[in-house]
Amino acid sequence: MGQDRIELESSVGYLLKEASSSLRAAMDAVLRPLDMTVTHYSCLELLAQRPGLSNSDLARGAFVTRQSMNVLLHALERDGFVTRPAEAPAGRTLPVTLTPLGRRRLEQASTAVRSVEARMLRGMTREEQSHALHALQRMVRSLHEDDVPRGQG
Amino acid sequence: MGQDRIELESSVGYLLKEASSSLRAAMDAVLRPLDMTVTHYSCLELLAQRPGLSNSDLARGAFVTRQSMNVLLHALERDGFVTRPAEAPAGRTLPVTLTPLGRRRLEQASTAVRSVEARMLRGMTREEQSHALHALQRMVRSLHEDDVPRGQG
DNA sequence: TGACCCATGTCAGAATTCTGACATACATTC
DNA sequence: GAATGTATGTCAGAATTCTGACATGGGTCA
Repeated sequence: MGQDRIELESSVGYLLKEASSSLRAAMDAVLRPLDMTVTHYSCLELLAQRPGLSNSDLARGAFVTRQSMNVLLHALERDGFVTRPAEAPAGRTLPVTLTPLGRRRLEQASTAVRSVEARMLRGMTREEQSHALHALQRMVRSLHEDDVPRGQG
Repeated sequence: MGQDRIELESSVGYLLKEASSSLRAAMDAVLRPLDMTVTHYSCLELLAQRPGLSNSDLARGAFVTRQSMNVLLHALERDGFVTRPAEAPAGRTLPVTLTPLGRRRLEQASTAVRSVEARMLRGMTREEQSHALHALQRMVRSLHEDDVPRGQG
């Protein structure tokens, strides 16, 4: 019968979704004691690697809309983890930076997240991990080709 | 000590999230003309492969809560794509089945989704695809080991 | 039989995220 | 200089999803 039907268990798309979902659940589990979510962590991690990123930059990096990132940033700012200048140094972009408190917070979270990633990757050789990495990169690239940039319109 | 920070671009976790996000966006884009979402499609696809699945089964298969799946099922039922018996044949589980209309709907969606998956996989050899598939399966398994079953508690 | 545990369907409320819209700032073009 | 296009931050409302809670059905085990 449906020979051409996508077999869910052997569909890369389905597995991608399952793996991503499992990873998110595992990360949420280890982050919960720290009172953080994956998006919290992503934002902080992004800022540690590239200080001065804007709200829109962070949104793209965390795969949410800039409106969502904006409410997150306000919470992080209120809690003293990040800072934004009152006025834009140039244009409208407000560069966000980690505070020392935010950096300490990130260190805790980073340790927890690293343990999850290590757990996910255990049982795979260095070479297998590299292959998986490149396969994922290739999929992302293929998906973005001849693709309209997403956003608000 | 200078614990090597997770380099986002070379982190399997980050790539996983990015790939999953890109795939979802691409699927949403091709499904939008059909007035469907990824969750819609997932539900229908699941039912085509295993008729009679319960609400909870579908929720697990689509990676959402059973409450979310329940509202979706009501919409699909209202639109005539699926059917549920008024009373449970056994226990409390209500088996859901596709209607002929739902099956036709799925065919359209399935064609669109297949094109996206093909686009994602283009440029990868059969062997590379197989490697990626098994890598993903392994990650999911590792993540689920010594893990509490998720749910409502 | 009865106590217990687990899974299911469902209701209600909260939290999160998204869509739509607007004004502003800069670059490009005429 | 003026018009246009793109990108940003932000406000407001809607839609979606989740968390919490409850009663029911069925299995296990004493």
